[in-house]
Amino acid sequence: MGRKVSDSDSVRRQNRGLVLGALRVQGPLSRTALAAATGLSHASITAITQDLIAQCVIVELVASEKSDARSRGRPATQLGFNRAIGTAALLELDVNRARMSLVDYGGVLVDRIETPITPTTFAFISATDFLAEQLAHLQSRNADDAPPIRRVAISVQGILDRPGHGLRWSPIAHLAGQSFGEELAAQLGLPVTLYKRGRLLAEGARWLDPALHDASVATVFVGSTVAMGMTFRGQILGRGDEGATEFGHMNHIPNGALCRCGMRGCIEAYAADYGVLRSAYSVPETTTPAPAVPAHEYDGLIVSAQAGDRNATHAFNQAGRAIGFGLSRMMAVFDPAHILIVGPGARAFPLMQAEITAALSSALVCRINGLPEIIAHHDEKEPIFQGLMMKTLNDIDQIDFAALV
Amino acid sequence: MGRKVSDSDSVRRQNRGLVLGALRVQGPLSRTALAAATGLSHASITAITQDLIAQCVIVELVASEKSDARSRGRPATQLGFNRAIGTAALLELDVNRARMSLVDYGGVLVDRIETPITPTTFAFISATDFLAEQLAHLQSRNADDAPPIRRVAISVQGILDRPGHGLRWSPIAHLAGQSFGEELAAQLGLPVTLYKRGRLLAEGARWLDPALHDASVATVFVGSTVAMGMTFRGQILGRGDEGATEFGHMNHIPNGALCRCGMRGCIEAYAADYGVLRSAYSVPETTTPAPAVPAHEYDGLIVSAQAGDRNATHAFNQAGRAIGFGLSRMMAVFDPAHILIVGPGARAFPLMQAEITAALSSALVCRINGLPEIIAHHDEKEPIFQGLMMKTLNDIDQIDFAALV
DNA sequence: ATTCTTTTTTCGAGCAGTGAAATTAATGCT
DNA sequence: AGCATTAATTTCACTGCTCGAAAAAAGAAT
Repeated sequence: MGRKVSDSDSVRRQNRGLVLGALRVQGPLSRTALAAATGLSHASITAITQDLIAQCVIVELVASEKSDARSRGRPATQLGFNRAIGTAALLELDVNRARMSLVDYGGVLVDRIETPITPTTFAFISATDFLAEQLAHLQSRNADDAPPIRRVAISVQGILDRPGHGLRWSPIAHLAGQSFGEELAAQLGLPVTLYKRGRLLAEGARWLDPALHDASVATVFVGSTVAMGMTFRGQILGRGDEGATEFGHMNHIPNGALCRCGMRGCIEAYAADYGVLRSAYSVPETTTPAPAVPAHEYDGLIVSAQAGDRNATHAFNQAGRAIGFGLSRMMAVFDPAHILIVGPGARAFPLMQAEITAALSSALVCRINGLPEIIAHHDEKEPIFQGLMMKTLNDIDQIDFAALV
Repeated sequence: MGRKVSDSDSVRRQNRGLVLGALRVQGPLSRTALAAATGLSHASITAITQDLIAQCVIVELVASEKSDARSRGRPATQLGFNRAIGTAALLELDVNRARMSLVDYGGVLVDRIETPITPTTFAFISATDFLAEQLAHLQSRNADDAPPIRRVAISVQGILDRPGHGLRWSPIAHLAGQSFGEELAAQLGLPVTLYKRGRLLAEGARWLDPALHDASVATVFVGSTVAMGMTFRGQILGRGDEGATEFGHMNHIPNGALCRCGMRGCIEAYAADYGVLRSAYSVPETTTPAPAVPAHEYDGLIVSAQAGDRNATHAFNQAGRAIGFGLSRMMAVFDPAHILIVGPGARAFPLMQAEITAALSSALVCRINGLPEIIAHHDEKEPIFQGLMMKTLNDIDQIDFAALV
């Protein structure tokens, strides 16, 4: 559609969004600070915050007595999200576990359920039923003080269908083809959104470091899969299906190693845990990949390589080469200012760095603009959960509450 | 930067931009038609068009007597751009020629100069002087009725520097390193913008077909170089440097054929005219590429291949394979709804199609979502000039005139 | 000349944002 | 305690924008 008519309503929506966005990024702020953060006049901030408070979207926070080294003048009252106005249900669907979290509007974790997933889980129960059940359990457990769930967001792996109702393909067995997003939305009467895990990495990276918030960043996840999320000047690339990056399944070598996806020569087939394991133990490249690699086995390989084991070192070199050429090819299309490597494989980054650098050096863009800065980011902060949460809360801000009259 | 405060000024700017944009896309319209096209009320259209007419941005067109099969009711007065308010200078810098066109605000070509460029042209005269001279000539030739030049836009090949003042690298000899964009801007006191040629292809494609205007499209130029422009839901990717696509220099085969850029294994080294020629005549891949290939030689090769010549056929197969794998790799990062092939190589598309399809079939994205629709578009309509012009006029609309008070 | 019909303009209302002035709520000093 | 000082908010008067409804304009049809 593109551009739309602008009127006083859209002005208000924009500016309410600005206020909520500032609070989301910077935490509780006084009205004066909000004026500074948004660029709006004090008068407008007064009007907007009055509305938002009347609608119970935000609340005045009572000053914690000690916290402030009092200065002169009228003390500022901090404004923050009204945590009790609603919650979001966040579900992370992974190859071997499902984790559903309930967070309040302020971003505080309320409750969490974790369930293992096996290759047969979705053979016996539909994804819709499985998720609905989990959600019901979570709701009943927190029935006493119950702000309503406003949105459900699901992190998935694989390729989404165009409308984002389900997956066309997924490494999680029996999940593809089910329209569980749409079904769940209909069943719950709530908006349900599916996100590619790689996309959330990008969202998570944005919130991780303020310097990255408005930059162009490619975030590469290396672990049981290889995935990528990208932001372009602070905007996430890939709404719905278009722009969905399948970095892990970019072709590295025509007719190369067999990938879990069934194709041959994908980056993932060399750089995901199973790919590294396969090369390290000299298993033929055409052997069907293991369905899951225990964490300790991958870690052990890192240790061996660090200790100088030839086979392990070679395997990580191969992985680095695959990632490096993938990045070099990506950079011919999209040239981010920062590259982040996250996931279990981030620990193996030093083992892959030389090959990555070598591959990048063969790209014209790199020769001209210099090699990009690559940072391995150990994800103790759960970038996927972080991204899922921030994206969802931000959606509630901008879609549900910025527009409300 | 991101989001900005919205106030009544920005509302007017947005809506003025909407009006100008509708005129730019649909040609002259009546006020009623403008209201329908923009979604604004009649009252607002009256106010906005009154302003624009008072500022001489648009004018009421006198009805050509015969043109309208008169119906009842008050006859509509068409509004169109005031062609006399200004002109844009559009310069296409190519490997072997420079072409400077003067177009008026209505998009009508006023005058045009074409000058050959040789590998030594910019060894003897700075690009700034060369361009300033051309421009002065063009201006003096049209001195009599002279609407002022409002913007200068230059189509270049190569890699732009970050601020867009010049080129970091270019296939045009001696051009890289000169800040001719900035120098020219300072000298003329006008905004001068440099655009990558590939980017303009995307812009041109947008205006070529209304169906593509808001779609996600990748446009591939195949000829003396290989380049790509992309739009994402109607927005051009790659402002300034980031997102600048160097598709032609994406690595196809590590350590492969020598490319004009000096790297090895670029797609261009297989799919540009010189690459095809080299394979057809079995010249070693490490031979330095010819600086320019005469059009008839490339055309002759197409004819030979069509006639079944083995070497020529093989050369185009190689080219198709390079393009196909390039597209497959691109689609792992960015998955457009349409792929356009333009340029001299579009005629050779049938010769490359089988290999392109085969390569794409090895991409997971294609297996899941089906092969993308690839259309070879013979560029009789000059998409680059078209793109340069529309982009520049649209900039005048939105930047110079939408904001004006 | 009068009666449609369609296009434009005019008018009053409603809502946003802004700067300046007023108000509020503490602190500091006497 | 009383009053000046200071900083955060709110109030107020004003401007600009869009909108819907009604009025005006400009031909065509009768």
